[in-house]
Amino acid sequence: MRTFEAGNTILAEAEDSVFLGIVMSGILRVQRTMADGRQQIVGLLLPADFFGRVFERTSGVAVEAATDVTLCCFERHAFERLLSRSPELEHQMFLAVLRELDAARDWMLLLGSQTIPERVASFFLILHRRTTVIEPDMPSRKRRLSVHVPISRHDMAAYLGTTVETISRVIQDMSRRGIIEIHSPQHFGILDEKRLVRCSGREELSIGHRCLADEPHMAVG
Amino acid sequence: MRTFEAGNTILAEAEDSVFLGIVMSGILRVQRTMADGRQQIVGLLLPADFFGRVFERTSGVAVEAATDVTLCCFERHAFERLLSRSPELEHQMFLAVLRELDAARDWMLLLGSQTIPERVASFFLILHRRTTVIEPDMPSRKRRLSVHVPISRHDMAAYLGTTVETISRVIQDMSRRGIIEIHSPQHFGILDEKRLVRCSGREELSIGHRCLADEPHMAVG
DNA sequence: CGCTGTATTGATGCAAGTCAAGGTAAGTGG
DNA sequence: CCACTTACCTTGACTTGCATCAATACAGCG
Repeated sequence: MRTFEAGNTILAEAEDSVFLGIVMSGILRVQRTMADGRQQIVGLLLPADFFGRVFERTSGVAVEAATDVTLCCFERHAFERLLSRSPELEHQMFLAVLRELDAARDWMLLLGSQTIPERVASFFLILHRRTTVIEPDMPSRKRRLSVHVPISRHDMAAYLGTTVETISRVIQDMSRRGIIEIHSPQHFGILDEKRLVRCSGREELSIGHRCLADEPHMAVG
Repeated sequence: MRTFEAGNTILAEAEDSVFLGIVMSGILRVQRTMADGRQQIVGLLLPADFFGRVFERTSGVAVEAATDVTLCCFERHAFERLLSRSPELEHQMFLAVLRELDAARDWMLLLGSQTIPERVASFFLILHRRTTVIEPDMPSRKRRLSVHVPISRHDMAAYLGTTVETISRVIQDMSRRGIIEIHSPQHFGILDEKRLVRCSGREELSIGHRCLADEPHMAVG
């Protein structure tokens, strides 16, 4: 069980990863960096999500703490031996990676074909969906209408493939149009869910059905 | 063993997939479509690649023939039973999906952080790398300098998250600048590989090391 | 031949990036 | 308690990369 402060690197891009594990609290970002410094976040890991690369010394992605985090860590080789001994466990890992692949492809659609406002709306809806599953102890009225964005504008931009300025403008605009309300930079209320869905460019189906929001994720970082 | 003509749908987005298999010849595109018709290709499958979704009735992606194709098909449930009986085979599938996840994330970086000219250059380099592995019978001099783009401009645009017009302009421009030469709309020569790599915005490392080009892929479509 | 689908080229407009300047809030030290 | 810093977010003015719209070129083919 280890803790990291926001901003710390858990696994570097080229580094040999010696451990892997599960997020207990906080948020991890899985990201790739280009030679000139441009960064793209390719996954966010919430509590209960798995991080780390099995069966490979290194993956091309870095895993960093987006907030203060506590992780439950295992030694990689020991975990791999466990997997070899337990086909059932490996099967479950397999299914998780398949889901993660779906999520990655969903995100490719977002990055390749959606406008920035659509991406922001999608992000809100996905976050809303995931976090309401994770925190089921809130009063249901409140829960249905509020979104907590657990990361900075900078990370949001790196995740959505845009810039902080554009993110800011889009959010303010959605608020001005009465689609959402801004309680604080990280807390929002959804005033018009129907319209938010329409803004996202997605159908009820692909948001509600199978997407990033559905299950705990594998990082395989 | 089945054949499909270019443009035919092998597996639709919402359809129950009853079979899966391996590409023998031709190219498959794995794609997602939005409500308003925008499409994003999330993967290309070359000969020897695997397509189809295991352990899931349907995935959110469609698999279509980008060219005339011949496929070696298996009945899905039979294949899944085979996997359950053979942990070793399932392990290999697992590794393949992990590689595919890496490739998807690589593509997320491309779609989220690279300019269109960079994407085109990256695509050329990746294609060059993959196809020279697949066709090792060419004279090595010729092989090192030529690229065959096996898909239409339309598919290229859908893969790179842009439009046919922009693709066309970028290619003509690279040719005018002496980086590549155009033999036919689908055949190109690489005149200045160093410069092409620089255009791609990637380092030698991430193109040569681990990326889309490395291994046969899983479609899991 | 004209027809059809695919690729190129040109002109124009807009979405979003860039650059630069505030604004706000939390933390620090005198 | 108040200046000062630092980090983050917002806002404005300007620029530009790329999409869009529209036209032309270039096959292959009935």
